[in-house]
Amino acid sequence: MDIKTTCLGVLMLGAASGYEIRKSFEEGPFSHFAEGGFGSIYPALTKMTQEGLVTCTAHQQEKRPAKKVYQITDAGWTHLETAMRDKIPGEDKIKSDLLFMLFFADWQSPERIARVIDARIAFYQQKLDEMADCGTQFDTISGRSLVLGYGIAVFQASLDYLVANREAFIEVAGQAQPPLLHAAE
Amino acid sequence: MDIKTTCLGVLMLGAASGYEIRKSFEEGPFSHFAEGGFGSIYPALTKMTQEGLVTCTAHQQEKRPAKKVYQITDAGWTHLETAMRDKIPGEDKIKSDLLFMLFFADWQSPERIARVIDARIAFYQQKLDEMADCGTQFDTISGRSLVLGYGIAVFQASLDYLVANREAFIEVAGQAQPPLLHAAE
DNA sequence: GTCCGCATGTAAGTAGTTACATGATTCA
DNA sequence: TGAATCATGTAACTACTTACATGCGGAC
Repeated sequence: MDIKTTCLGVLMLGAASGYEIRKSFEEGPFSHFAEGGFGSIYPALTKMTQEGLVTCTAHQQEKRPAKKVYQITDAGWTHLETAMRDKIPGEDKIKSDLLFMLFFADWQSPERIARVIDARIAFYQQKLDEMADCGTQFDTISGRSLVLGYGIAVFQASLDYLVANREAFIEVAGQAQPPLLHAAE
Repeated sequence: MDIKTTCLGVLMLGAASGYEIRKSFEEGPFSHFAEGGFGSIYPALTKMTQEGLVTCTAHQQEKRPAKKVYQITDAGWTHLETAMRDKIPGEDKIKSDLLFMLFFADWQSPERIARVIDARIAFYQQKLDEMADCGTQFDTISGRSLVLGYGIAVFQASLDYLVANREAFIEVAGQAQPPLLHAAE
C-alpha cells in the first residue's frame, strides 16, 4: 500500500495529526506492517486534503504550531476500500539486512555475528513486551487484535530461532576466510 | 542493503549473469530477504564493472544474446565486507499488504478475507515445500543453511497462525460496516 | 544547558519500479 | 498458436529518504 492509503488506514481509527500518524507507524499497532516518515506523510496529507479524501481542522495551541487534525471523509473511505478490493496481496517481501549478514556468517568474525544476533534478540524481547501490553487493550476480538496476534506469533518464532541457534551461528563464523573466495574462482 | 551490495552477495556464491541474479532473488536462497528487478540489476552490474567491483565475461551463444557472466573481485569483496561491517541491522521493516487488509477485516466481506487468507496459506505451504527441498542440499551447517532454517521457522509460524485463526478472521469480517465509521466521528 | 518530545513543513536527491524494446526457443 | 523461459537493456517515472529549517517546553 502506498503512503496515502496507509495514512487513510490510520485515520480510520480516529482523527489524527501528521505527527500522530507518524507515531503510529513507529509505535502503535501499525508499526509492524506499515512505515513512513514526515517527508512522505505531510505531502500526502496535503494532497489528500485537496482531493477531498480527508478534511483538515486546525487546532490552535499556545506557543506551538497549530495542530492540524485530519479526518477521513466518505471519499477517503471509498478510496481505502477500493485500494483493498483491487489488491491481491502478494508475498510480504522482506528486505532483511540481518538475514543478509547472517547468510555470510562464515566469512565474518564471531564477535560481529554475536553482536548482531544479541541486538536482535533484545529488540524482539522488547517488542514482544510492548505488544503484550498492547493486547490487553482489546476486550473483543477484531481484525486489529488478530493482526496483533499474528505479529506476536512471528516475532516469537524469530526470537526462538535466534536464541536456539545463536551458538550455531557463532560456531560457523570465521570458518570461511576471504581466500576461500579465490579458491572458488 | 542496496541493490549493488545485494548483487555482490549473490556473486559471492559463484559467477552469474544478470538474469541468473534475478532468478536467485525470485527463487533461490536469497528470495526471502532480498529483492530486485532487471531495471535495477543491469544498471548496477554495469556500474560495478566500471568501478572494478566485478568483472564481466561475455559467453557467446548461438541464436541468443551473449550471456554476460559477472564475477566478484577483491575490491568487490572488500565493498561487501565494508557494507556489512558498517551496518548495524535495524528492525526488518515489513510492509505487509496482507496484514494491512486483515487489520481492517471488520470492514470487509468474509469472502474477501477468506480469499486473501487462503491464497497466503497456499503460498506458505508451497514455499515451505521448496525450502525443505533446498535444505537437503546442505551437508554441513553454514550461515546459508541456518538462514534457510530461520526462513522456514518464520514461514511456519505465519502459516500456523493463519490456519489457526482463519475462522476467527472470517467471523469478525463484516462486523463493522462503513456507517460505524460515521458513528465514530 | 543540553537533549528529547512536540509540531510543522520544504527541497534536493536517490533509488528503485514499470513499461518499453527485441528476439529466439521450447513446451503445451 | 500462444505462452513461458532465456537474455539483454533503456527511459521515464514515482515514490520515498535525508537533510534542512524553525521553535517552544519540559525533564534531567
